[in-house]
Amino acid sequence: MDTALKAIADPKRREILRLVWSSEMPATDIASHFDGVTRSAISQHLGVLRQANLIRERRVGTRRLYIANVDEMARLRTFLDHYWSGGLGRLKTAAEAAQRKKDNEDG
Amino acid sequence: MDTALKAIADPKRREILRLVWSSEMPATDIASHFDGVTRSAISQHLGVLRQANLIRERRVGTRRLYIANVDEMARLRTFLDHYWSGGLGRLKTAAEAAQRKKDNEDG
DNA sequence: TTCTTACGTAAGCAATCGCTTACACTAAAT
DNA sequence: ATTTAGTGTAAGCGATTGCTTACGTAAGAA
Repeated sequence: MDTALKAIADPKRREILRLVWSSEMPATDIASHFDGVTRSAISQHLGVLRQANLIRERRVGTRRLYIANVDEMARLRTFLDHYWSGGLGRLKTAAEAAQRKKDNEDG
Repeated sequence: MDTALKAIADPKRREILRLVWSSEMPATDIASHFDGVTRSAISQHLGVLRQANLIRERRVGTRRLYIANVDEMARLRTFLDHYWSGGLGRLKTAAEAAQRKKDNEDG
């Protein structure tokens, strides 16, 4: 999950994901969407997204078609949603920390 | 916005944010919540969160009390929500570019 | 004043990142 | 069989990251 979060923390990778969100796209087409960056750099970004399980790869002929893994995207989104709202439900932890602090001071 | 996203991509920083989500906490208490990491490391994490505008600092006496900046958290959440739903169509590209421009200006 | 507490910061280090150039490979076309 | 198109990968480099130790500093206590 950390891997996925770090992956989408990069603007180029978010743009790549957007490109392959709803339809497959070969690596060259993806790379040609970016100016001032080599195809190799984009290929490595694809590797990062692949390792984070955020995209899937399908080989057809000499091409490799990429498409977003919407399931993993959904998992990431759910994780973050739980995180946002989880802060409210985690008051217990803060209370425990306060108690620990109090104990330390008392001791 | 990228800065904030990178900031929450780290599990320790997410935990810190969670600790100060709804109530202030002095730096030492935050640091004591983590085992096997020095107070200095946590201080630097606090610096990252501070630079991402995800926490606010208030000095009282010799202490520095930290609390999450819920407005910025909400902005980040909204940004991601737009991102998730924005991938469905290319029609949103202009709006997203405008958002990015705004984010850059804000950063 | 002289501690002591609570904290940031500088310095340094190994690891990782994002990028480029150069090369390797595979499938198709010739 | 040779060439070409499409793509990953190795090597290397400067920048950044996360961490530790060591030091600096502001505010209260003694």
